[in-house]
Amino acid sequence: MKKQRNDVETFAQYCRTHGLSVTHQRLAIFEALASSREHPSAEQLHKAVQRRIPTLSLATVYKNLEALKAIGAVVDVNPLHEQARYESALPGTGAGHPHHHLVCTSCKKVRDLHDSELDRLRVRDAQGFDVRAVRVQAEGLCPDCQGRRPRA
Amino acid sequence: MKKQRNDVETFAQYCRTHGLSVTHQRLAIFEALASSREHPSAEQLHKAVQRRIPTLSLATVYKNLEALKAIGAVVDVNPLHEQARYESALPGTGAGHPHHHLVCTSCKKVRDLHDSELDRLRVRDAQGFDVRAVRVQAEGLCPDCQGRRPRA
DNA sequence: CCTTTTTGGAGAATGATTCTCCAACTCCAC
DNA sequence: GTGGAGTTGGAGAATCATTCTCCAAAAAGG
Repeated sequence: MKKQRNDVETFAQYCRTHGLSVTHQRLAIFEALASSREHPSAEQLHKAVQRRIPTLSLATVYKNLEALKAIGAVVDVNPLHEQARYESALPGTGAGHPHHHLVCTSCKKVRDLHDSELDRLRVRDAQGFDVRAVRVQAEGLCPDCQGRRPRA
Repeated sequence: MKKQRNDVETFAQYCRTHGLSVTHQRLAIFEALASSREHPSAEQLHKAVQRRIPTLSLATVYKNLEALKAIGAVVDVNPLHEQARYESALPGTGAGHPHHHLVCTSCKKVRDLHDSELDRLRVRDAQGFDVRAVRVQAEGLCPDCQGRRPRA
């Protein structure tokens, strides 16, 4: 498929432009990610790529995902995955009624966001999912982090 | 404050109704959570409660949060915090342009959700945040998980 | 090709979370 | 308010995801 080859070249170019070498491990990891509809974890990618490169180590997968995130070729789906974060669900406290979140991508602070307009959202193409809740997550820099350098 | 005492009773009732004993550790953990605007992590709660109960162990905090989640008194802000999940950000692949996610709360599957209406969302009360992205996360059960028992 | 720089692999280290085991505590019926 | 059954808490080990260290191998750029 010419399309495939083209994507590979695009990726290789992108890496070189951003100062990363293009190794076949890195390429294979990216291809596995780009061709998946699954939003895979590092471990799933590791398993997938091992079919082609049996010696690939899991640490290499992590190192590459980190490097590719740094140049913007990859993003992680979830800015809050390092630690579990909780809220009360009893009436009158915290998540007593549906609400949304403001998340600081730098310091990971989370604030509640109340907006009746957002509460009215409905999902059209639910792809067979039985949707129980629709939550909006607005990501950006909190007031405390805006003055500081972008990466923290 | 009568309000405070009232909340305590509500919580105690809720626990008993759902078959959990009401220990002062459990109560203190819930109070710390309900009175926080921070969406704290287990470790933050542990630190906060230790001011009142210096011998409280971190494992106890986790056990209680788990128990309270099981009866619905607590929710975690993020259904995807166990493992990092990635997607490609290069044009034509994955996150090439803004989109949203369907998340299965049971098997943690993630599907892309494309909806131009959702893309138009704006946040009103940003509370000083410099909002860079607004993503919608629709949570529910995927087709594969709907037939099975609710808890997995 | 040859040198410089970046990368990969192996396994140890780290951080978050869970489990095990036993003593202490809550609950509920008297 | 007492007693016993069942639940919970604490300490530390165990587990899981992720990161780091160190050296050999591979890529970049002449």
